This record gives sequence, C-alpha cells and structure tokens, in this order.
Amino acid sequence: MTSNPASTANPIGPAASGEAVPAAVPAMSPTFSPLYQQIKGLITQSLESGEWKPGEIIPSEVELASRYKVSQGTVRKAIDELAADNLLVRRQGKGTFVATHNEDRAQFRFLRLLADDGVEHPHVSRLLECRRLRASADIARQLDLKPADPVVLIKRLLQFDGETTVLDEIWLPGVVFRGLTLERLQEYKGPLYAMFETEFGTRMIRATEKIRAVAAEPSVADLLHVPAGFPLLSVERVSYTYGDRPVEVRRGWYVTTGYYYQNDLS
Amino acid sequence: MTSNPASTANPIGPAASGEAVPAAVPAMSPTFSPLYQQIKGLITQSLESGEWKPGEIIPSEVELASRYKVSQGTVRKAIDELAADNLLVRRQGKGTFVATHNEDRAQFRFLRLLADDGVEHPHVSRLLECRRLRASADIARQLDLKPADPVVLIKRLLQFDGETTVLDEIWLPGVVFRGLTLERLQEYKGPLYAMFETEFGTRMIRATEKIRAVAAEPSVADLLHVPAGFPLLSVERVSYTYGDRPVEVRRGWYVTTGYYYQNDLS
DNA sequence: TAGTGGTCTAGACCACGTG
DNA sequence: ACGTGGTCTAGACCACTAT
Repeated sequence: MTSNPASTANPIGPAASGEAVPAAVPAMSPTFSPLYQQIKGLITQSLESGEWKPGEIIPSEVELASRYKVSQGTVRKAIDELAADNLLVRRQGKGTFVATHNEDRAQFRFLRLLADDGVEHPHVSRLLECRRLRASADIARQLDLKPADPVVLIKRLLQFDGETTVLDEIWLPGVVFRGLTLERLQEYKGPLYAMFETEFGTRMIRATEKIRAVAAEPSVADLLHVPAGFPLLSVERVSYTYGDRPVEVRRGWYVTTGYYYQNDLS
Repeated sequence: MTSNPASTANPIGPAASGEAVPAAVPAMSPTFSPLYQQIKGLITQSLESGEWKPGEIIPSEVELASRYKVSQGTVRKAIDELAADNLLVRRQGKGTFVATHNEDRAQFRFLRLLADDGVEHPHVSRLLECRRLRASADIARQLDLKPADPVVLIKRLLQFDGETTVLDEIWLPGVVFRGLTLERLQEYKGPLYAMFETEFGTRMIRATEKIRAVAAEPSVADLLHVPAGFPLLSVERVSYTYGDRPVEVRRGWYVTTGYYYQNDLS
C-alpha cells in the first residue's frame, strides 16, 4: 500500500514505509540518482567485496528486494543493467549468478581472433617468461601507479592449430599480483583471466584496445616465425576491474594470415 | 481492471479486454513470443516502411499503447530495446525520435579512427570513382545477390588533417542504389551513410568487420603515399539494414601511423 | 501548465528448472 | 509442487522541455 515517491535524492532509504498516503518530502533534485542505480551500486559493492563470488548464485530478486526495502521491480532493473554489463548472468528458473571467466565460454569476448573460415579455433599458451620489475613511466601511467612501482611482466605465445599466431606482453601491478610466478602460471589450466579471478580476486570487467598495423621488429618476428618487417596487428589493451581501476596493460602482436580480428559495430 | 494473462502465444491480440477475471486460455508455449517483442516488431515495420522517417518524432508511449492495445509499460520495453539497438533515440521531455546518420554525431560509430593523442579528428573525403558493373561471385555472395547482378563500386580516399589515411572500396547493390553517380556523391555534404539514408531510403543498422594487417600492394600504396609493402590495416566490412539484409560491402585500407583503430571490449 | 519520457510500486500470471 | 526469473498491467509521481 506504500506509495513510494521515487526517493528524495541520494540516500538509500527510499521512503518511510507502511504509510498509506504519499510520503511528505516533495523530492528535490540536485544530483538526483534513481533508486535502482543506488541498488545497482550496493549489489556491485557486494560483488567487489566478495560476498558473492564468481560462479556463485546471488540471492533471489524478492530476497534482495526485502533486504534493500524496495520493490522487486526496482531490484530487477538494477540486475538487468548489471547483466547487460556482464557482471551477472540470469538463468531462468534457476537464479542469477556472478559472471566468471572460468567454465564460461567468455573466451572470445577478450580474444576475437577467428580463422578465415569464420570458425573459432582453440589455442594453447606457451609461456616465455614471468619477471618482476619496476614500472616504466609509461606503464605506471596506464596502470595508475607511481613510476618504479613493482610490476609483473609476462611474455607468452599463443598457438592456433600449432601455428604461432600471437605474442603477448602483459604488465600487471605487482602489489595486486603478489606471488605470481612462472610456475604457478604453468600449473594453472584455463584462461589467464580465469586465473586472475580465482587466484588473485581480480576480475576483468572491460577493456579498451588500440589497434594498428605495424612492421615486425626482428625480435618479435623471430618469436612469431615471420620475416622481419612482416605486417602484424598491434593490439594495445588496457583492462579494468571494479570501479574502472586499470589492472592490466597488454601489448599483443597478431599474425593475421589465416586469421582475422572480428569486430561488430552496432 | 483487466487482468491480462501475458498473451497466449503469437497473435498480437493480447487478450479480450474489459473482463474482470483472468481470461480463459491457459497459454500454451510452442514458439512463445513475448508481447513486447511483437510490439517491437510492429514498430520496426513502421520504421522500415517509412511511416516515421529518420530524424522524425514517433508517437508518444501512451499513444502507441492505445494503438496496439497494450499497456504503456509494454510499449516502453519495446522502445527500450529499439533504443539500445540504436534504431530510436529517447529524449526526456521531448519524445522518442527515429535515429539518423545525419546531424547525429554517430560518425565515430562506423569509423573508429582516432589520432594517437586520443582525439577524434574531422576528415574530408576525396572521391576517386563511381562505376556500375556486374558483381563478382564473391561480392554477390556477400550482398546476397546473384553473380553478375548490377552493383555500384565507389572508391575514395579519406584525409585526416590533410594526411591521406584511408582508402575505401565500396560495393552497393545496383538495384537499391539506382541513380547513384559520382556527381551526386560530390554534391552531397555529409557522411556517406547519411546520404544513403536520405537519398536512397537505406539505413545502415549494424556492421561486422574483419580486421587484418597486410602489406600494401603497389596500387594501394601509391594512393596512400606509402611505400609498397607498408603495413596497413585491412578492414572488410559488411553492413546490414532492416531485417539483417546486407546492403554494403566495404574494403578499407588504413594507414595507422599517427592514428589507431579504437575498440572497446565490454 | 501541459505533455513527454523516467522511476517506482504492487500484484497477477507465465515459462523454466528442480525436486 | 515449488521457487526462480520473465512478462504484463495499472496507477502514481518525478524530471525535463516547451509554450
């Protein structure tokens, strides 16, 4: 019976409940934020804090509605957006789950390389090295660190059907990825992002990429088994976790003979 | 007062209205389609048929609700999805409008080339030619035509800050783009897609791109003022209009020194 | 002041997955 | 049979824009 006047402003308390008439407060609007956005923020907090871990189910909509003292519809809209952002996954009849880079076939989401026939081929990773060093000015800036802060550098090759196709250089903040060694990398089965999520509690949410065509430097050409000067796709990626905090810088060189980078404009 | 049992199946008629008790029909579900999806389809039809043209305002939600005999909430959900698909644009307080490639700053949506400093630079087009010819087997297949069907071929250069940066070869179905000539192209001010929409009633909805790094062929290199063998970004695009019908094949070569192709993974 | 989209609620029912 | 997400409705109120 409560008539809930769309919340007055920021505070979560949506309105006194239990009354029969539209509550007082006429609702001001400097810095107005919809209720469902606030709920979205609260759910995100629980995700970030690890209250609900990747792969786990979260409380049902009705349960969350009663917890936050809002209607189910409001929780629904919050979850809708989080699902659109790939933070949650809805499964009808079962429940809503925290998205994960594990089991998921969310591989292609971050490596959009297809064979010329349009088929997504499986790939294997060959680790070259994993060192700890101090961030260059450039890497520090991109990772939002101070210059000379500790970072981890991983180099690896990806092979598709036995063909060496990708060379990756991956920089990670040393503080977050304390204890990351070549051995642990080699032991882990599955995608890198799945490992980061499971072993280091750092989940990649989104990324931006700068793509160029470049001529292969000799050192890169050697590793990829192409002649020096060979045209390669250069992919510079910055990945972000909760709160849009950058937690990975990745420089990739792709051999695009027999494979292409797929992109959809919509 | 009508209790509307979520429609029984396909037909649009949502339910007999005016009764007080949940209508009979227990609702079967082979090929079940939600009401709002059907409304979405009807609105799309009106867009495709030109009942509401690009840039124009469409009827208000309440008006559409009464036209389709559904609640405003159902229309709202349909429009929400169409807005997410970039077919409609909502503007609070004003109304809902048909998306357009004109005035819009929807330029960057289909040409994601930024300068190294991250700034989006304006570009000018220099038309090289516009011929009519018969489709090759390959182009015919991609445009869903029969081989030797008439097609239009446009070649052009794009210059950013005076630098020649992009070479485009564009194939269009001849039947749809009857009357497209070099002169008309030169006369038209504004983006190509805006012209296609205004002059030929064909609106590009989405596109897929295959991206590779290639060595510049001599003929291409000449036009782009780079040496033969220079690494270029090869972008093969297929664009689609309503009903996912392909209506453009575009082969682009980008010089990515000083510029990069921006992509967001999310 | 009027009209439009945007938010919020409450309740009913449907479709899906599991016991 | 039950619980979960998914759909649909109806009505109230808020925020923005134009007149």
